[in-house]
Amino acid sequence: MPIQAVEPRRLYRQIADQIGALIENGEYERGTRLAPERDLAKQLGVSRPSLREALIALEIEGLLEVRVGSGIYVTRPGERLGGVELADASGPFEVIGARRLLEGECAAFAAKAASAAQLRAIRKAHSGMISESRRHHNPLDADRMFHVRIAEASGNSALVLVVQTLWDQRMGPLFRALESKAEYPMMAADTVREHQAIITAIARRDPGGARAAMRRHMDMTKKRYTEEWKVDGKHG
Amino acid sequence: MPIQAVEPRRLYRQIADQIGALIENGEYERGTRLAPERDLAKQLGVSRPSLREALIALEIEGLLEVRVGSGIYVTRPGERLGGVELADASGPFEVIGARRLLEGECAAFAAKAASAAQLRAIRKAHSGMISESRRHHNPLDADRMFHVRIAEASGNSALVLVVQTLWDQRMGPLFRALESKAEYPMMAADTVREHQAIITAIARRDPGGARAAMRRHMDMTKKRYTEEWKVDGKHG
DNA sequence: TTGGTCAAGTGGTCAGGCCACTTGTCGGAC
DNA sequence: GTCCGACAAGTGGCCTGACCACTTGACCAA
Repeated sequence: MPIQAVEPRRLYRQIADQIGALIENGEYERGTRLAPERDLAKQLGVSRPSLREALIALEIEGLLEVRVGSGIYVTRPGERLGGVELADASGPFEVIGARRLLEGECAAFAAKAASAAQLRAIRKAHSGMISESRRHHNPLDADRMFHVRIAEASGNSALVLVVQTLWDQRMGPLFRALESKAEYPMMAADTVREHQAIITAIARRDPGGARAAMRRHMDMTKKRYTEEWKVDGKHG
Repeated sequence: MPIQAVEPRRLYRQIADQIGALIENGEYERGTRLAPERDLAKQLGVSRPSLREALIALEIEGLLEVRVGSGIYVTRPGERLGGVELADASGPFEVIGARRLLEGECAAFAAKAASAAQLRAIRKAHSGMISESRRHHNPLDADRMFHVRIAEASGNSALVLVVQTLWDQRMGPLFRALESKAEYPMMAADTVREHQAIITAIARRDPGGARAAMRRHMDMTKKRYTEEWKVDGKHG
């Protein structure tokens, strides 16, 4: 059994998960009013500040709505009932698969519609990534920006949102385990080359080429992950 | 100037927005440690509990990481620098456009890979929507579940995440204005018919047909929004 | 050099309190 | 009888002050 990092879950997280589970399991319907904060805190055996932190977490996650002077209301109903269970956190390969589909189209749209300023922004992000990796910094931030800029150039802000959401899945535990040992300088060189191909296709106003270049980039990323995975397996 | 609903922003939101803006604007680099909670609270002129609520909000939004006994660290860098500005909230038509692309592929994958249980879950969500609208309830929850179930059947949990994210954009202000006047019973009948076509194609194991049916559904939804928009314009 | 100890700094949590807002009720004015 | 304004109870918003647990780095001894 591999040794795992112990991570003491903070109280507000435990409370939020508990209440969240109740909602997701359909214990409360949409619009239901929960007990007052004071009572809820007493029932859970925690202080009101801790409960409030949990409520804020659930509010941001979109499950609850807090109305001053009135109460706490459920805004989103559960959806666990009758569903086939699925892992909560998306695995690296699933994310890559989704990005291949999505960002391929983003690149195609960008090739069709990018303004001169947007093209400049893409190029700037790209050169930022080059200089970061030359300085042996972690180029991940610049990498993220490159992809976001392309999504922006597609002209559809919903696509930008989705690209960000998927990228930020990298913060999950599986990704972290995978990327902690990555050899950035070497990987970055390949990544930069693939990015360059995408930019060229977009600048050439070649939607099909841009799509293909983006998909190739995702395929190569997947391959790099696979190799990392294997190496990791040997070591551990 | 139209009269707007005054909505007193809660303190933690104001604080979170302020700190969030600092990060987004690139004032802090990734990994920077912020001032201790006590000092930060004093600087902002608020109490520590309020500041803590803001920090939790920013933590959930992925901008910060709080390490016990150590401090508060920036995890995501800003990206406003050099970008071409874009509306924050995605408009209804942008969301529909993104969903057309994405969920079309989800439906195609589902037609290829759905298990018997997953197909059952899709059908159950669909019949749930029918009964809801018959009882003149708002069928939106059941509608959401239908689309989520199809994404689940695609076998890629990252796609599920994305479908949920896009759907939940409906909670934004523009959508709300659009949907508040919608005639549910009438719209629901069309929606149910289009959903039925999607289910049929998936059950037939016809990826192309499923994709086309889903895209048709999105096109029709867009059309319904357009009409709603016009009606709304006339009234207002 | 290595390892342990200790103290300062920092986040985690709690208790109790006061204020502002919402909501429903009740009584008076018409 | 109807309407409307005042009042009070309930509820969330926010604050103060305190104590505990953990991290971190410095210092000391083997």
